Amino acid sequence: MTVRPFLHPAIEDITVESLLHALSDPVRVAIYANIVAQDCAQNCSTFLHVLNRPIPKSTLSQHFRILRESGLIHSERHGVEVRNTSRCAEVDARFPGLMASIVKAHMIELEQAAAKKIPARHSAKSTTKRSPRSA
Amino acid sequence: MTVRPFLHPAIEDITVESLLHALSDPVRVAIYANIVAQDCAQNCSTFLHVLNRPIPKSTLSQHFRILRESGLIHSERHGVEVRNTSRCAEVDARFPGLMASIVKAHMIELEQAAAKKIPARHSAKSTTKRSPRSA
DNA sequence: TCAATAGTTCGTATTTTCGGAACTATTGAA
DNA sequence: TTCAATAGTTCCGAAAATACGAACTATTGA
Repeated sequence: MTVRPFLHPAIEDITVESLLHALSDPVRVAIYANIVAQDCAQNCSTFLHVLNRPIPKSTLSQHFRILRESGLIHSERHGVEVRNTSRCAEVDARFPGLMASIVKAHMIELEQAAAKKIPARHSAKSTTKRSPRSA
Repeated sequence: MTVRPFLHPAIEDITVESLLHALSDPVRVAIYANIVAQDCAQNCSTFLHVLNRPIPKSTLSQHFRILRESGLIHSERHGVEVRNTSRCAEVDARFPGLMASIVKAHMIELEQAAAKKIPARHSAKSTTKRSPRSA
């Protein structure tokens, strides 16, 4: 079987739904954040180990397809490898501020998680409360 | 079987991942947008018909659970019905600007979709392009 | 020509989601 | 009080999406 060509949606076909779906998975968020942060293209195998665990090649390939087909990244074959760059300028032109606020929100969450691991000064106790009138 | 009480995450337990997952479904987005837009609580059965199609009660119940457990809405039993309000003030306190930018992006998308249905002035042809170096 | 590398595709197992049917809880009559 | 109506939940089987090992393809550099 031949390798199918990459499909990249045109800017005007990018949907909020698919962007949010693409970023609702922690592995994909980690990959996307890394691609955005680096200023040179990243190949897929850079991410065979992410979030402190190994990701199988086949799974990784699917994650890249989802990121690509949502419009978040652009993939290009260069010889034996695939180089990925973010399409954040395009996405930002279509949905101004969206990606920035999502990335910012992730950073807030990561900072909080880091703060919790350090001795815990005030220990903002993480409770799951119940609705007063339920039950 | 007794009805389980509603579970609402505490603010600090709300994660970006679950927020994005909750909003990566068009029915849930429609429900959430409506709840945010109204200034009084909405009961579930308001949404038995959404996006021009009927939603089965059992499915609707699951959608509400996902919105609730992601932290986007607060549900409270009032007699025979359940009243839902958005928790956007809380969510905005935790992740400033996030929800606003997502709602704004959805509005941009809806405007574009509406513009396409009107006779199509320039007919921004919606193409799915291929990567130049692939194939 | 061949081995190594990078990634894709296939097929199966697991997980998630959908939706009909049966159920629970509350209310407002009769 | 009983009873029907209403609002929603839960159960469970079907369908769809996801995960990942194994086999494959394509490119490159001995």
